[in-house]
Amino acid sequence: MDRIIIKNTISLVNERAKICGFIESVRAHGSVLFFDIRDYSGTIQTVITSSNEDYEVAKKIRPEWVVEVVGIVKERPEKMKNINIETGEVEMEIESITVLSKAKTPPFSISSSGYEINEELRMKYRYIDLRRKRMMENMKMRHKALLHCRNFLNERGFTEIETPILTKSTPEGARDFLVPSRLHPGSFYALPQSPQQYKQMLMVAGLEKYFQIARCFRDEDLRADRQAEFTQIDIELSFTSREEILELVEEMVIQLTEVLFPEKKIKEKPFPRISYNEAIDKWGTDSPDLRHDKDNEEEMAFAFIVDFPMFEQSEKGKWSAVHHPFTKPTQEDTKKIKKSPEKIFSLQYDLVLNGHEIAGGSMRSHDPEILMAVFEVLGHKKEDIENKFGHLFEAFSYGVPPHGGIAFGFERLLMVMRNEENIREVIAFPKTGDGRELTMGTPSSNIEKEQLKELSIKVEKNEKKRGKESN
RNA sequence: GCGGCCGUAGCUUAGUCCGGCUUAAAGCGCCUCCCUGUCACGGAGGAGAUCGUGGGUUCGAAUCCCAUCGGCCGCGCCA
Repeated sequence: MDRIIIKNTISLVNERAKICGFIESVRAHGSVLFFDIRDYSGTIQTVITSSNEDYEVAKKIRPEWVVEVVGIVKERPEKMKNINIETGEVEMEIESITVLSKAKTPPFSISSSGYEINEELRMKYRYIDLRRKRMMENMKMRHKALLHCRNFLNERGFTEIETPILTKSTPEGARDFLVPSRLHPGSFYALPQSPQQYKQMLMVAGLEKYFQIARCFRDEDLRADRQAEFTQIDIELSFTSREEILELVEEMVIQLTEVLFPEKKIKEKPFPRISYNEAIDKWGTDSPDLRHDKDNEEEMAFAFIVDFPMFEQSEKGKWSAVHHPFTKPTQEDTKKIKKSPEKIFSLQYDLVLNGHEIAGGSMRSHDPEILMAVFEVLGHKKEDIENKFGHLFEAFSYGVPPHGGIAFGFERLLMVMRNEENIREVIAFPKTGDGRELTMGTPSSNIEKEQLKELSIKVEKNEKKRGKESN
Protein backbone atom coordinates (compact mmCIF):
# COMPACT_ATOMS: atom_id res chain seq x y z
CA MET A 1 0.00 0.00 0.00
CA ASP A 2 1.32 3.44 -0.93
CA ARG A 3 1.79 5.96 1.81
CA ILE A 4 -0.34 9.07 1.46
CA ILE A 5 0.40 12.48 2.92
CA ILE A 6 -1.71 13.51 5.85
CA LYS A 7 -3.47 16.53 4.39
CA ASN A 8 -4.88 14.27 1.68
CA THR A 9 -6.66 12.05 4.21
CA ILE A 10 -9.58 14.49 4.16
CA SER A 11 -10.62 13.23 0.73
CA LEU A 12 -10.33 9.53 1.64
CA VAL A 13 -13.24 9.08 4.04
CA ASN A 14 -14.15 5.41 4.59
CA GLU A 15 -11.05 4.26 2.76
CA ARG A 16 -8.05 2.35 4.01
CA ALA A 17 -4.83 4.36 3.92
CA LYS A 18 -1.26 4.31 5.11
CA ILE A 19 0.31 7.36 6.70
CA CYS A 20 3.77 7.98 8.13
CA GLY A 21 5.02 10.69 10.43
CA PHE A 22 6.01 11.87 13.87
CA ILE A 23 3.87 11.48 16.98
CA GLU A 24 2.83 15.04 17.83
CA SER A 25 0.91 14.18 20.99
CA VAL A 26 -0.41 11.21 22.92
CA ARG A 27 -3.71 11.23 24.79
CA ALA A 28 -4.34 8.09 26.79
CA HIS A 29 -7.80 7.24 28.17
CA GLY A 30 -7.42 3.81 29.66
CA SER A 31 -8.46 1.54 26.85
CA VAL A 32 -8.58 4.26 24.16
CA LEU A 33 -5.47 5.99 22.86
CA PHE A 34 -5.28 9.06 20.63
CA PHE A 35 -2.17 9.96 18.65
CA ASP A 36 -1.87 13.16 16.69
CA ILE A 37 0.45 12.26 13.83
CA ARG A 38 2.36 14.93 11.92
CA ASP A 39 4.06 14.84 8.57
CA TYR A 40 5.27 17.78 6.48
CA SER A 41 1.80 18.33 5.09
CA GLY A 42 -0.24 18.41 8.27
CA THR A 43 -1.52 16.62 11.35
CA ILE A 44 -4.29 14.09 11.89
CA GLN A 45 -5.82 12.44 14.95
CA THR A 46 -5.61 8.68 15.02
CA VAL A 47 -7.32 6.40 17.50
CA ILE A 48 -6.70 2.87 18.73
CA THR A 49 -8.58 0.79 21.31
CA SER A 50 -7.54 -2.05 23.57
CA SER A 51 -9.19 -4.63 21.32
CA ASN A 52 -6.48 -3.98 18.69
CA GLU A 53 -3.57 -6.43 18.75
CA ASP A 54 -1.10 -3.52 18.42
CA TYR A 55 -2.52 -1.86 21.53
CA GLU A 56 0.28 -3.01 23.84
CA VAL A 57 2.87 -1.63 21.40
CA ALA A 58 0.89 1.59 21.03
CA LYS A 59 0.77 2.17 24.79
CA LYS A 60 4.55 2.56 24.84
CA ILE A 61 4.70 5.09 22.01
CA ARG A 62 5.88 8.59 23.00
CA PRO A 63 5.90 12.01 21.35
CA GLU A 64 8.26 12.45 18.38
CA TRP A 65 8.56 8.74 17.67
CA VAL A 66 8.36 8.00 13.97
CA VAL A 67 5.54 5.65 13.05
CA GLU A 68 3.70 4.08 10.18
CA VAL A 69 -0.05 3.66 10.52
CA VAL A 70 -2.52 1.75 8.40
CA GLY A 71 -6.15 2.46 9.13
CA ILE A 72 -9.52 3.61 7.93
CA VAL A 73 -10.19 7.32 7.53
CA LYS A 74 -13.51 8.06 9.20
CA GLU A 75 -15.63 11.15 9.34
CA ARG A 76 -15.94 12.11 12.98
CA PRO A 77 -19.33 12.26 14.66
CA GLU A 78 -20.58 15.86 14.67
CA LYS A 79 -19.85 16.62 18.33
CA MET A 80 -16.32 15.22 18.08
CA LYS A 81 -15.18 17.38 15.16
CA ASN A 82 -12.40 19.82 15.85
CA ILE A 83 -12.73 22.98 13.79
CA ASN A 84 -9.31 24.17 14.97
CA ILE A 85 -7.29 21.77 12.83
CA GLU A 86 -7.33 21.24 9.09
CA THR A 87 -8.13 17.54 9.31
CA GLY A 88 -10.46 18.05 12.29
CA GLU A 89 -13.50 16.60 10.53
CA VAL A 90 -11.85 13.21 10.13
CA GLU A 91 -9.72 10.83 12.13
CA MET A 92 -7.99 7.59 11.36
CA GLU A 93 -9.03 4.37 13.06
CA ILE A 94 -5.78 2.49 13.48
CA GLU A 95 -5.69 -1.06 12.15
CA SER A 96 -1.97 -1.46 12.64
CA ILE A 97 0.80 0.77 13.91
CA THR A 98 4.53 0.21 13.45
CA VAL A 99 7.33 2.05 15.19
CA LEU A 100 9.90 3.10 12.57
CA SER A 101 12.10 5.00 15.01
CA LYS A 102 12.03 5.71 18.70
CA ALA A 103 12.92 9.21 19.88
CA LYS A 104 14.43 10.76 22.95
CA THR A 105 12.40 13.51 24.59
CA PRO A 106 13.30 16.66 22.61
CA PRO A 107 15.44 19.23 24.46
CA PHE A 108 12.73 21.85 24.01
CA SER A 109 9.09 22.20 23.05
CA ILE A 110 8.33 22.22 19.36
CA SER A 111 4.64 23.02 19.70
CA SER A 112 5.28 26.71 20.43
CA SER A 113 6.52 29.41 18.08
CA GLY A 114 9.96 28.87 19.59
CA TYR A 115 10.81 32.54 20.15
CA GLU A 116 11.00 31.97 23.91
CA ILE A 117 13.61 29.23 23.69
CA ASN A 118 17.32 29.87 24.11
CA GLU A 119 18.58 30.32 20.59
CA GLU A 120 21.87 28.54 21.07
CA LEU A 121 19.91 25.43 21.99
CA ARG A 122 17.63 25.81 18.99
CA MET A 123 20.68 26.10 16.73
CA LYS A 124 22.43 23.10 18.23
CA TYR A 125 19.33 20.99 17.63
CA ARG A 126 18.21 22.82 14.51
CA TYR A 127 16.89 19.60 12.97
CA ILE A 128 14.39 19.44 15.82
CA ASP A 129 13.73 23.17 15.81
CA LEU A 130 12.78 22.98 12.14
CA ARG A 131 9.97 20.57 13.04
CA ARG A 132 7.97 23.41 14.56
CA LYS A 133 5.17 24.69 12.38
CA ARG A 134 6.51 28.22 12.05
CA MET A 135 9.92 27.06 10.86
CA MET A 136 8.43 24.49 8.52
CA GLU A 137 6.33 27.26 6.95
CA ASN A 138 9.32 29.59 6.72
CA MET A 139 11.22 26.94 4.80
CA LYS A 140 8.28 26.22 2.50
CA MET A 141 7.71 29.91 1.82
CA ARG A 142 11.40 30.31 1.11
CA HIS A 143 11.12 27.63 -1.52
CA LYS A 144 7.97 29.13 -3.02
CA ALA A 145 9.44 32.62 -3.15
CA LEU A 146 12.63 31.42 -4.84
CA LEU A 147 10.63 29.37 -7.30
CA HIS A 148 8.41 32.35 -8.02
CA CYS A 149 11.40 34.57 -8.82
CA ARG A 150 13.04 31.88 -10.90
CA ASN A 151 9.87 31.35 -12.93
CA PHE A 152 9.29 35.08 -13.28
CA LEU A 153 12.75 35.69 -14.68
CA ASN A 154 12.60 32.61 -16.86
CA GLU A 155 9.34 33.81 -18.40
CA ARG A 156 11.03 37.09 -19.26
CA GLY A 157 13.83 35.42 -21.16
CA PHE A 158 16.51 35.38 -18.50
CA THR A 159 19.08 32.58 -18.44
CA GLU A 160 20.09 31.14 -15.09
CA ILE A 161 23.86 30.72 -14.96
CA GLU A 162 26.05 29.53 -12.12
CA THR A 163 29.32 31.39 -11.60
CA PRO A 164 32.23 29.97 -9.60
CA ILE A 165 32.16 29.62 -5.84
CA LEU A 166 35.92 29.18 -5.81
CA THR A 167 36.89 32.56 -7.14
CA LYS A 168 39.33 35.41 -6.64
CA SER A 169 39.83 37.71 -3.68
CA THR A 170 38.45 41.15 -4.45
CA PRO A 171 40.24 44.23 -3.16
CA GLU A 172 38.19 46.74 -1.18
CA GLY A 173 34.77 45.59 -0.11
CA ALA A 174 34.17 43.08 2.63
CA ARG A 175 36.71 40.63 3.97
CA ASP A 176 36.91 37.48 1.89
CA PHE A 177 36.67 33.90 3.07
CA LEU A 178 39.80 32.26 1.70
CA VAL A 179 40.24 28.67 0.55
CA PRO A 180 43.76 27.30 0.24
CA SER A 181 44.68 25.64 -3.03
CA ARG A 182 46.31 22.19 -2.87
CA LEU A 183 47.50 22.22 -6.46
CA HIS A 184 48.97 25.69 -6.09
CA PRO A 185 50.64 25.85 -2.68
CA GLY A 186 50.53 29.34 -1.23
CA SER A 187 47.67 30.38 -3.50
CA PHE A 188 44.11 30.90 -2.36
CA TYR A 189 40.67 30.98 -3.80
CA ALA A 190 38.17 33.37 -2.28
CA LEU A 191 34.48 32.68 -1.86
CA PRO A 192 32.42 35.24 -3.78
CA GLN A 193 31.06 38.32 -2.00
CA SER A 194 28.86 38.59 -5.06
CA PRO A 195 29.13 37.31 -8.65
CA GLN A 196 29.63 40.92 -9.77
CA GLN A 197 32.56 40.63 -12.16
CA TYR A 198 31.56 37.26 -13.56
CA LYS A 199 28.09 38.48 -14.41
CA GLN A 200 29.52 41.53 -16.14
CA MET A 201 31.70 39.22 -18.20
CA LEU A 202 28.56 37.26 -19.10
CA MET A 203 27.30 40.50 -20.59
CA VAL A 204 30.51 40.67 -22.64
CA ALA A 205 29.71 37.12 -23.70
CA GLY A 206 26.43 38.38 -25.10
CA LEU A 207 24.13 36.43 -22.78
CA GLU A 208 22.20 39.67 -22.30
CA LYS A 209 19.77 38.53 -19.64
CA TYR A 210 21.34 36.67 -16.75
CA PHE A 211 20.15 35.70 -13.33
CA GLN A 212 21.43 33.48 -10.56
CA ILE A 213 20.30 32.36 -7.17
CA ALA A 214 23.74 33.05 -5.81
CA ARG A 215 25.30 32.09 -2.52
CA CYS A 216 27.48 34.94 -1.32
CA PHE A 217 30.00 35.10 1.49
CA ARG A 218 31.30 38.05 3.51
CA ASP A 219 33.61 37.64 6.44
CA GLU A 220 32.22 40.50 8.49
CA ASP A 221 30.49 40.62 11.87
CA LEU A 222 26.87 39.47 11.79
CA ARG A 223 23.66 41.33 12.56
CA ALA A 224 19.99 40.47 12.99
CA ASP A 225 19.54 40.99 9.24
CA ARG A 226 23.01 39.96 8.10
CA GLN A 227 24.70 36.55 7.79
CA ALA A 228 28.20 35.64 6.67
CA GLU A 229 26.68 33.31 4.10
CA PHE A 230 23.54 34.37 2.28
CA THR A 231 21.57 34.13 -0.93
CA GLN A 232 21.21 36.81 -3.55
CA ILE A 233 18.85 36.86 -6.48
CA ASP A 234 21.38 38.33 -8.84
CA ILE A 235 20.25 39.93 -12.10
CA GLU A 236 22.15 41.58 -14.94
CA LEU A 237 21.03 42.67 -18.38
CA SER A 238 22.41 44.37 -21.46
CA PHE A 239 21.08 47.26 -23.57
CA THR A 240 18.98 48.41 -20.68
CA SER A 241 18.20 51.46 -18.62
CA ARG A 242 17.82 52.23 -14.98
CA GLU A 243 14.07 52.58 -15.39
CA GLU A 244 13.75 49.25 -17.19
CA ILE A 245 15.51 47.48 -14.34
CA LEU A 246 13.47 49.25 -11.67
CA GLU A 247 10.25 48.32 -13.45
CA LEU A 248 11.37 44.71 -13.78
CA VAL A 249 12.11 44.24 -10.09
CA GLU A 250 9.05 46.23 -9.16
CA GLU A 251 6.87 43.85 -11.12
CA MET A 252 8.68 40.86 -9.66
CA VAL A 253 8.21 41.84 -6.02
CA ILE A 254 4.64 43.07 -6.52
CA GLN A 255 3.70 39.72 -8.04
CA LEU A 256 5.60 37.87 -5.35
CA THR A 257 3.76 39.78 -2.65
CA GLU A 258 0.33 39.48 -4.21
CA VAL A 259 0.61 35.78 -5.08
CA LEU A 260 2.43 34.42 -2.03
CA PHE A 261 1.57 36.95 0.66
CA PRO A 262 -1.96 38.10 -0.24
CA GLU A 263 -2.54 39.34 3.32
CA LYS A 264 0.08 42.06 2.78
CA LYS A 265 -0.90 45.51 1.58
CA ILE A 266 1.59 47.30 -0.67
CA LYS A 267 1.58 50.93 0.41
CA GLU A 268 2.31 52.57 -2.92
CA LYS A 269 2.42 51.34 -6.53
CA PRO A 270 4.49 52.08 -8.50
CA PHE A 271 7.13 52.30 -5.81
CA PRO A 272 8.20 55.89 -5.08
CA ARG A 273 11.61 56.90 -6.41
CA ILE A 274 13.36 58.93 -3.73
CA SER A 275 16.73 60.57 -4.15
CA TYR A 276 19.46 59.71 -1.69
CA ASN A 277 19.71 63.33 -0.59
CA GLU A 278 15.98 63.56 0.02
CA ALA A 279 16.03 60.36 2.08
CA ILE A 280 18.89 61.64 4.21
CA ASP A 281 17.21 65.05 4.65
CA LYS A 282 13.79 63.68 5.54
CA TRP A 283 14.56 60.48 7.45
CA GLY A 284 18.26 60.61 8.24
CA THR A 285 18.88 57.25 6.57
CA ASP A 286 19.13 55.78 3.08
CA SER A 287 16.84 52.89 4.07
CA PRO A 288 13.83 54.65 5.59
CA ASP A 289 10.79 52.85 7.00
CA LEU A 290 7.97 54.53 5.10
CA ARG A 291 5.04 52.73 6.67
CA HIS A 292 2.21 54.86 8.09
CA ASP A 293 2.37 52.70 11.19
CA LYS A 294 5.78 51.25 11.94
CA ASP A 295 4.21 48.42 13.94
CA ASN A 296 1.99 47.30 11.08
CA GLU A 297 3.56 44.09 9.79
CA GLU A 298 1.02 43.77 6.98
CA GLU A 299 1.99 47.06 5.34
CA MET A 300 4.71 46.77 2.70
CA ALA A 301 6.31 50.16 2.07
CA PHE A 302 8.62 49.65 -0.89
CA ALA A 303 10.66 52.51 -2.31
CA PHE A 304 13.59 52.95 -4.65
CA ILE A 305 16.40 55.14 -3.42
CA VAL A 306 18.19 56.66 -6.41
CA ASP A 307 20.83 59.27 -7.28
CA PHE A 308 23.46 58.21 -4.79
CA PRO A 309 26.73 60.06 -4.59
CA MET A 310 29.43 58.11 -6.43
CA PHE A 311 32.09 58.49 -3.77
CA GLU A 312 32.43 59.03 -0.07
CA GLN A 313 35.46 60.29 1.79
CA SER A 314 36.89 58.86 5.00
CA GLU A 315 38.23 61.05 7.79
CA LYS A 316 41.72 60.40 6.49
CA GLY A 317 40.66 61.81 3.12
CA LYS A 318 40.62 58.52 1.28
CA TRP A 319 37.87 58.15 -1.31
CA SER A 320 35.80 54.99 -1.59
CA ALA A 321 32.90 54.00 -3.79
CA VAL A 322 29.49 54.27 -2.14
CA HIS A 323 28.38 51.14 -3.97
CA HIS A 324 31.22 49.59 -5.96
CA PRO A 325 33.68 50.91 -8.55
CA PHE A 326 31.83 49.35 -11.49
CA THR A 327 28.88 51.67 -10.92
CA LYS A 328 28.41 54.19 -13.69
CA PRO A 329 28.73 57.85 -12.74
CA THR A 330 26.21 60.28 -14.18
CA GLN A 331 29.14 62.51 -15.14
CA GLU A 332 30.98 61.20 -18.22
CA ASP A 333 33.76 63.80 -18.29
CA THR A 334 36.69 61.95 -16.72
CA LYS A 335 38.49 65.19 -15.87
CA LYS A 336 35.56 66.33 -13.77
CA ILE A 337 35.33 62.93 -12.07
CA LYS A 338 38.96 63.12 -11.02
CA LYS A 339 38.88 66.80 -10.13
CA SER A 340 35.86 66.90 -7.84
CA PRO A 341 34.68 63.41 -6.82
CA GLU A 342 32.39 64.90 -4.17
CA LYS A 343 30.17 66.35 -6.92
CA ILE A 344 29.75 63.10 -8.81
CA PHE A 345 26.54 61.13 -8.61
CA SER A 346 25.98 57.60 -9.80
CA LEU A 347 23.37 55.44 -11.47
CA GLN A 348 23.03 53.33 -8.34
CA TYR A 349 19.67 52.33 -6.91
CA ASP A 350 18.51 50.50 -3.80
CA LEU A 351 15.16 48.90 -3.10
CA VAL A 352 14.10 49.45 0.50
CA LEU A 353 11.24 47.76 2.34
CA ASN A 354 10.04 48.75 5.80
CA GLY A 355 13.44 50.09 6.81
CA HIS A 356 15.52 47.29 5.27
CA GLU A 357 17.69 47.53 2.19
CA ILE A 358 16.53 44.47 0.26
CA ALA A 359 18.17 45.04 -3.11
CA GLY A 360 20.88 47.16 -4.63
CA GLY A 361 22.18 47.65 -8.12
CA SER A 362 23.41 50.04 -10.73
CA MET A 363 24.10 50.76 -14.33
CA ARG A 364 27.73 49.79 -14.89
CA SER A 365 30.61 51.70 -16.42
CA HIS A 366 31.29 49.96 -19.71
CA ASP A 367 33.56 52.76 -20.94
CA PRO A 368 37.12 51.78 -19.87
CA GLU A 369 38.18 55.40 -19.54
CA ILE A 370 35.46 56.18 -17.04
CA LEU A 371 36.15 52.98 -15.15
CA MET A 372 39.83 53.89 -15.04
CA ALA A 373 39.04 57.41 -13.78
CA VAL A 374 36.95 55.94 -10.95
CA PHE A 375 39.74 53.58 -9.94
CA GLU A 376 42.16 56.51 -9.90
CA VAL A 377 39.89 58.48 -7.56
CA LEU A 378 39.82 55.43 -5.31
CA GLY A 379 43.60 55.70 -5.06
CA HIS A 380 44.63 52.67 -7.14
CA LYS A 381 47.90 52.91 -9.00
CA LYS A 382 47.87 52.09 -12.71
CA GLU A 383 49.79 48.82 -12.34
CA ASP A 384 47.53 47.87 -9.41
CA ILE A 385 44.47 48.30 -11.55
CA GLU A 386 46.05 46.19 -14.27
CA ASN A 387 46.86 43.55 -11.70
CA LYS A 388 43.50 43.42 -9.95
CA PHE A 389 41.02 44.32 -12.67
CA GLY A 390 42.98 43.70 -15.88
CA HIS A 391 40.72 40.78 -16.76
CA LEU A 392 37.68 43.07 -16.78
CA PHE A 393 39.34 45.77 -18.88
CA GLU A 394 40.55 43.14 -21.30
CA ALA A 395 37.07 41.63 -21.52
CA PHE A 396 35.60 45.05 -22.20
CA SER A 397 38.18 45.64 -24.94
CA TYR A 398 36.51 42.89 -27.00
CA GLY A 399 33.21 44.72 -27.15
CA VAL A 400 30.87 45.20 -24.23
CA PRO A 401 27.17 46.05 -24.38
CA PRO A 402 26.06 48.79 -22.00
CA HIS A 403 24.61 46.92 -19.04
CA GLY A 404 23.29 47.12 -15.53
CA GLY A 405 21.75 44.95 -12.89
CA ILE A 406 20.57 44.45 -9.36
CA ALA A 407 20.89 41.91 -6.55
CA PHE A 408 18.34 41.02 -3.91
CA GLY A 409 19.24 40.08 -0.39
CA PHE A 410 16.76 37.25 -0.60
CA GLU A 411 16.63 36.35 3.10
CA ARG A 412 16.01 39.95 4.12
CA LEU A 413 13.05 40.16 1.78
CA LEU A 414 11.72 36.89 3.11
CA MET A 415 12.32 37.93 6.71
CA VAL A 416 10.12 40.99 6.26
CA MET A 417 7.47 39.03 4.37
CA ARG A 418 7.34 36.42 7.13
CA ASN A 419 7.22 39.04 9.92
CA GLU A 420 10.46 37.72 11.35
CA GLU A 421 12.81 39.89 13.38
CA ASN A 422 15.85 37.84 12.53
CA ILE A 423 17.28 36.55 9.28
CA ARG A 424 18.19 33.24 10.97
CA GLU A 425 14.50 32.34 11.09
CA VAL A 426 14.38 31.96 7.30
CA ILE A 427 17.65 30.02 6.97
CA ALA A 428 17.72 26.28 7.61
CA PHE A 429 21.14 26.12 9.27
CA PRO A 430 22.24 29.69 10.00
CA LYS A 431 25.35 30.97 11.73
CA THR A 432 25.44 32.36 15.27
CA GLY A 433 26.56 35.91 16.02
CA ASP A 434 30.19 34.82 15.97
CA GLY A 435 29.89 32.87 12.75
CA ARG A 436 29.49 29.31 14.02
CA GLU A 437 27.02 26.69 12.86
CA LEU A 438 26.18 24.60 15.89
CA THR A 439 24.56 21.50 14.41
CA MET A 440 27.75 20.42 12.65
CA GLY A 441 30.03 22.49 14.83
CA THR A 442 31.71 24.76 12.31
CA PRO A 443 34.28 26.13 11.91
CA SER A 444 36.44 23.30 13.16
CA SER A 445 40.10 23.25 14.15
CA ASN A 446 39.93 19.48 14.13
CA ILE A 447 41.83 19.12 10.86
CA GLU A 448 44.16 16.21 10.19
CA LYS A 449 47.83 17.17 10.02
CA GLU A 450 48.05 15.38 6.70
CA GLN A 451 45.33 17.56 5.25
CA LEU A 452 47.06 20.73 6.37
CA LYS A 453 50.34 19.49 4.99
CA GLU A 454 48.79 18.87 1.58
CA LEU A 455 47.59 22.44 1.61
CA SER A 456 50.94 23.79 2.79
CA ILE A 457 49.21 25.35 5.79
CA LYS A 458 50.75 25.84 9.20
CA VAL A 459 48.48 26.86 12.05
CA GLU A 460 49.58 29.14 14.86
CA LYS A 461 47.66 27.85 17.85
CA ASN A 462 45.46 30.43 19.47
CA GLU A 463 44.99 28.99 22.95
CA LYS A 464 42.41 31.56 23.95
CA LYS A 465 39.97 30.62 21.21
CA ARG A 466 40.29 26.86 21.47
CA GLY A 467 37.72 26.56 24.23
CA LYS A 468 34.97 27.65 21.84
CA GLU A 469 35.54 24.71 19.58
CA SER A 470 32.41 22.63 19.21
CA ASN A 471 34.21 19.49 18.08
C1' G B 1 37.74 46.12 18.58
C1' C B 2 33.73 48.84 21.68
C1' G B 3 28.92 49.31 24.29
C1' G B 4 24.12 47.39 26.30
C1' C B 5 21.23 43.28 28.08
C1' C B 6 21.26 38.19 29.64
C1' G B 7 22.99 33.07 32.03
C1' U B 8 18.74 29.40 38.30
C1' A B 9 15.65 21.58 37.01
C1' G B 10 15.02 18.99 30.04
C1' C B 11 12.28 23.99 28.61
C1' U B 12 10.34 28.85 30.30
C1' U B 13 10.70 31.73 34.45
C1' A B 14 10.30 33.62 40.11
C1' G B 15 13.85 34.63 43.86
C1' U B 16 19.29 38.62 43.06
C1' C B 17 18.39 45.56 44.29
C1' C B 18 18.20 45.03 50.43
C1' G B 19 23.05 37.99 52.18
C1' G B 20 19.88 34.17 56.80
C1' C B 21 12.23 32.82 57.13
C1' U B 22 15.26 28.18 50.78
C1' U B 23 15.51 21.59 52.62
C1' A B 24 16.18 27.04 45.96
C1' A B 25 9.78 27.84 44.18
C1' A B 26 6.31 27.49 39.93
C1' G B 27 4.26 26.27 34.96
C1' C B 28 5.29 23.04 30.96
C1' G B 29 7.82 18.56 29.88
C1' C B 30 9.50 13.59 31.83
C1' C B 31 8.47 8.71 34.77
C1' U B 32 4.68 5.32 37.37
C1' C B 33 -0.43 4.27 38.19
C1' C B 34 -5.95 5.21 37.09
C1' C B 35 -9.43 6.57 33.18
C1' U B 36 -13.59 4.45 26.25
C1' G B 37 -13.96 10.33 23.07
C1' U B 38 -9.98 13.36 24.04
C1' C B 39 -7.80 17.06 20.88
C1' A B 40 -3.08 22.21 25.47
C1' C B 41 -7.50 15.54 27.85
C1' G B 42 -8.28 14.75 33.09
C1' G B 43 -6.92 12.57 38.10
C1' A B 44 -3.17 10.56 41.83
C1' G B 45 1.88 10.07 42.90
C1' G B 46 7.22 10.67 41.74
C1' A B 47 12.05 11.90 39.88
C1' G B 48 14.75 16.01 38.34
C1' A B 49 19.13 22.16 39.99
C1' U B 50 26.50 21.37 42.91
C1' C B 51 21.82 28.71 40.75
C1' G B 52 27.42 29.35 33.59
C1' U B 53 32.71 28.58 35.61
C1' G B 54 36.79 29.97 39.02
C1' G B 55 38.35 32.88 43.03
C1' G B 56 37.28 36.33 47.08
C1' U B 57 34.38 38.83 51.28
C1' U B 58 31.34 36.69 55.37
C1' C B 59 29.55 32.80 60.98
C1' G B 60 26.49 32.24 56.41
C1' A B 61 26.39 33.67 49.10
C1' A B 62 21.77 32.06 43.61
C1' U B 63 22.03 37.02 46.16
C1' C B 64 27.92 41.28 47.47
C1' C B 65 33.10 41.91 44.94
C1' C B 66 36.84 40.36 41.13
C1' A B 67 38.04 37.42 37.02
C1' U B 68 36.52 34.30 33.19
C1' C B 69 33.33 31.59 29.64
C1' G B 70 28.94 31.61 26.69
C1' G B 71 24.53 33.95 24.24
C1' C B 72 21.59 37.96 22.00
C1' C B 73 21.24 43.12 20.29
C1' G B 74 23.68 47.50 18.61
C1' C B 75 28.21 50.52 17.01
C1' G B 76 32.60 49.96 14.11
C1' C B 77 32.75 46.96 9.75
C1' C B 78 29.42 45.31 5.70
C1' A B 79 33.03 47.88 -2.35
